[in-house]
Amino acid sequence: MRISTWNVNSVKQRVPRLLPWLDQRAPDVVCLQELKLTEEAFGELLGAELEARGYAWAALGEKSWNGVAILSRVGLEDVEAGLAGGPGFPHQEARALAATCGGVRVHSLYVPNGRVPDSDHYAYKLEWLEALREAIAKGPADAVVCGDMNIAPADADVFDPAAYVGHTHVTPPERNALNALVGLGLRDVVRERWPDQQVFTYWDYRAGMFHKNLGMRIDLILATAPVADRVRAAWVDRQARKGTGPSDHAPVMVDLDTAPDGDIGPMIPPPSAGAPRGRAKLPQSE
DNA sequence: ATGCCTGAAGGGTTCAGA
Repeated sequence: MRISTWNVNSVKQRVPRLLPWLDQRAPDVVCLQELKLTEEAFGELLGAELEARGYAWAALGEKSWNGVAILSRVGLEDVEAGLAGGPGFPHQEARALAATCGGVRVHSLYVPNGRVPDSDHYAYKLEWLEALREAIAKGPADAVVCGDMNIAPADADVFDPAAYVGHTHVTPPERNALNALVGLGLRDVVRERWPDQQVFTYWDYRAGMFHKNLGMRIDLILATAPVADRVRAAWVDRQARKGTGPSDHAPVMVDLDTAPDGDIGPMIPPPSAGAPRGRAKLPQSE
């Protein structure tokens, strides 16, 4: 089972990249963030395209900002929108969505940015992370916490730690909040796979940051032990950050082996005969 | 120059992102 997470920075703008990527990478489960539209608009925009590819989907959106979704072709059950008891700014934003896919509880998350340390938004970020920890603590033993965490777990996860001193994403309270979540027994499967390599998932659009590989690793897949033990590959799909019209984030990908009991979830019928089947090409520039 | 791109809202520019 292939699980991925991708902050698409406006799904409407990203359709020309998202659909070919689905065809080429063939993920079984996709967590999306920063839809920047309502779930109704998401359905109008992509529902038919997703269903033609065999994906069930759930979305939690709002106009203009935020928005998360889960796509799955290995079942999509017990969908839960939002964080129970979580804070708002001031209203509860569209930042959390969970569903059970192929026997795994999947969370698609867009953690608040924080903006400036010690700001109201920063306090909101920390409160939100605590509410997330409480929600995950209640969850089943087989779970993945996927998304844009807006925290670089360690100095190795930013291109220049000195440049980030005093900025969000690297402050001790943010990292402590992430560690409290990880302390529930989650494992950062990409870092486990690439313990010493420089791995980034986000590069600023400006100043050729991607081309110079000056980025951050803030998009994570955290897995409980039973799921982490099944990981056979974990990587960042940098190809999706190249070319024309990319998001500023790249997808994070994990391949899981079959569960020990061999049950990867309900059988899903294949796409209907008339559905698009092509393997569109990603842009080949750079 | 220190918000260098990009996206969204909605109004002729501003905010947000990380």
